[in-house]
Amino acid sequence: MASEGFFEKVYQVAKQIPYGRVTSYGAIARYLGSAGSARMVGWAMNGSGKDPDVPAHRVVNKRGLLTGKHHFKGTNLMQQLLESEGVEVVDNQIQNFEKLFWDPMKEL
DNA sequence: GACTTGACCGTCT
DNA sequence: TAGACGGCCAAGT
Repeated sequence: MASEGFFEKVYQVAKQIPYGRVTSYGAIARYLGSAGSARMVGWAMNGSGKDPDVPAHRVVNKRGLLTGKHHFKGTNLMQQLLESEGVEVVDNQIQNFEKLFWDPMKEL
């Protein structure tokens, strides 16, 4: 599986995010061993549209801010999806982000 | 074929 | 303390 591309790895990790949990681009990038390539993770999410199994709405920046909400179908879609999972989102920011934060390095 | 952009993060000044 | 910049990889133009 290590022969898979960076994108595939990102998708795999994103798919591993449990229900009602969120993670950050940097956490994924770091887990992939490419810390600092957080931007790449964002690009990978760009192609997540072709993979509905990739919960891009569960991936936010390190501050718990929905930076990528603009890329979603609706401006509120990302927030609504998170709220639908029990995640409280206020002003594009996840509440209790520390508690809901899911670290792939720890979990995986 | 080369340059610019892109949903970020960490560090330096 | 706050602001600015560089770095990583890949795709699009």
